[in-house]
Amino acid sequence: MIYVKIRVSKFSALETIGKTRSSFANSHMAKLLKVQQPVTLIAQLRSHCSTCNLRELCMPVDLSSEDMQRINALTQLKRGYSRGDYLYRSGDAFHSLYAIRSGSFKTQVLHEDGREQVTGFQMTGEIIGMDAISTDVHACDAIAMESGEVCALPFNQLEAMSRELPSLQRHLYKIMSREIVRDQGIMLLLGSMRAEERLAAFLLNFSQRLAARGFSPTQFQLRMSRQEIGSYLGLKLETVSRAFSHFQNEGIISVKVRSIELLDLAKLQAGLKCQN
Amino acid sequence: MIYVKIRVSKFSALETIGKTRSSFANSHMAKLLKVQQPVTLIAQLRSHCSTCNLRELCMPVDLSSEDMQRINALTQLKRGYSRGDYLYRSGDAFHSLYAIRSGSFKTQVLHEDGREQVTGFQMTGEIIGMDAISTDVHACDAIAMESGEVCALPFNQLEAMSRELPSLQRHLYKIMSREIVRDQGIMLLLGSMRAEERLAAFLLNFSQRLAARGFSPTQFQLRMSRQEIGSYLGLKLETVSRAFSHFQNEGIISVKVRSIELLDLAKLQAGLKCQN
DNA sequence: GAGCTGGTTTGATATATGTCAAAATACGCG
DNA sequence: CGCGTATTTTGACATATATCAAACCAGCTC
Repeated sequence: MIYVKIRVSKFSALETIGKTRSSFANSHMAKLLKVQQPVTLIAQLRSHCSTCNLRELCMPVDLSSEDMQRINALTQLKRGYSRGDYLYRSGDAFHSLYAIRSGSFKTQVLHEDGREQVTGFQMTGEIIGMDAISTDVHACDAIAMESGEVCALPFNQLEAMSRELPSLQRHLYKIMSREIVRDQGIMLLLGSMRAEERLAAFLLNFSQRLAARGFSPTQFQLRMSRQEIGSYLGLKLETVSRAFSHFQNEGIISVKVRSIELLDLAKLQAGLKCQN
Repeated sequence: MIYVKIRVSKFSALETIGKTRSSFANSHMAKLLKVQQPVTLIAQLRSHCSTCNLRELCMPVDLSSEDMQRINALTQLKRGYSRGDYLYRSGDAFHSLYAIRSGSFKTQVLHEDGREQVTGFQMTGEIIGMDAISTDVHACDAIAMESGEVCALPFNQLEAMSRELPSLQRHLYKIMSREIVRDQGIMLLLGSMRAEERLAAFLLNFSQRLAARGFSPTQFQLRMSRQEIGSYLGLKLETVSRAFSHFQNEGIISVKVRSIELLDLAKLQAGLKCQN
């Protein structure tokens, strides 16, 4: 049953989101291409990163405007996607890292027998695809949870540029290291926390990341199902649902299916320390 | 109780293994320093990496001998350590990555409440410390499981050199990516495997890594306790012990406390796919 | 609005793993 | 070698989470 939905086609990452890209082309891109002069077009495309309000999150901040131009040049490959699109699949050849401009993704690894493990939920400003650098083949799937846009950053160009721009090189090392630290945190969660602690940790982490992006840290909409949360936390969906209900009964959070309000952050945090 | 042994002192990584280093200085290093001419000394130290029989594992292989010399220069910081030594502790300032020349380590993250999670067992030829790059502070502890030697690779020098040596830069990206993939595998294990599957996966992984180093893949000594294995696999030590006993009763492995013999690799592997 | 469909909640029960305890075995030291 | 300590094994029992099942609910199509 689970098997069926996996890898129904062998499209590469590029082809997978081709549909969406062409629909995108009909709007913004097309306007640029047809209405304006080539020179203006290039200038507009190039101004991309330097005007992107997320750039602190995905790219180094201390570049000269000249160096910034060079990075801009990399990111002409902007692509739209919609819910359910694969950005890449496990086994796909590696070309690019992806900076999420808007929207959100989940990444998952598959076991031969069909079991799947969600390894992360990524949101705006985060970079994904670094798993593929080691073997030049993607080691997991990245699937859109809602529609949005990514910048494709061709890795061989990033690599070459990072030799000349020390701060870019350092930035790449840092985001990879950050990913390693993040993964260690999840191991701690999966290896030594109980169900409700896991959910509390998940909610708090989500809340922090929203706050970092200027959204309310206490009221938000989850983009993922109970099943996906369960997979991420190493629990079954029923257990996740029960934990939500329990937190609600305790007055710690308010749950309306996927609309969450955190009412008592202190108690949520406390739940992480002593397992009542 | 667990608290007591943690962070009894605030020694930096350098100081932590200071004792062992000075005892080392009394032997090999001292001989070099006192008996030989400076020029010869430097030559000997510099020949380190190029003659190290592990270099495929920790450093790129396609360097010219000239470039190799430059990497050698980095690795003068060879240090001995013995069982129980901390190579670094969570919170220590970051200076170096460490290449394990001989011996083995475990890395662990600590939760405020004292719970600890072993995040990996590292052996000869592996590089550790990459968690610290993102914040310039180590995010986990690295503790020796037996005596051996490491090369300290000062990261600011590695970073600078990697700008001039593309293959070194690429290598660093790759080993960090490899770590990310490895961690994802552990998440899969912790999030969706049952106790015996986890142990089977652990044993097979251990076996493969020994084989890659020229040791017997079917007969080996574990360097870690049941408790440490349990922490790594997200299980209690009793569960680990029972799983060992069960495998032994099935004739899949032979267990004499920490001496393990894998008798039926196929069955071990099968255990990973269908949970009997 | 009726009827589907897929996701969510809740309940009853099963089971894998944890907990507690004791015996067995290995290990270090005088 | 024998003693004391730490680790491992094994057993009996407890419990957190999984499983199975049904009811509920939201969103979508017709």
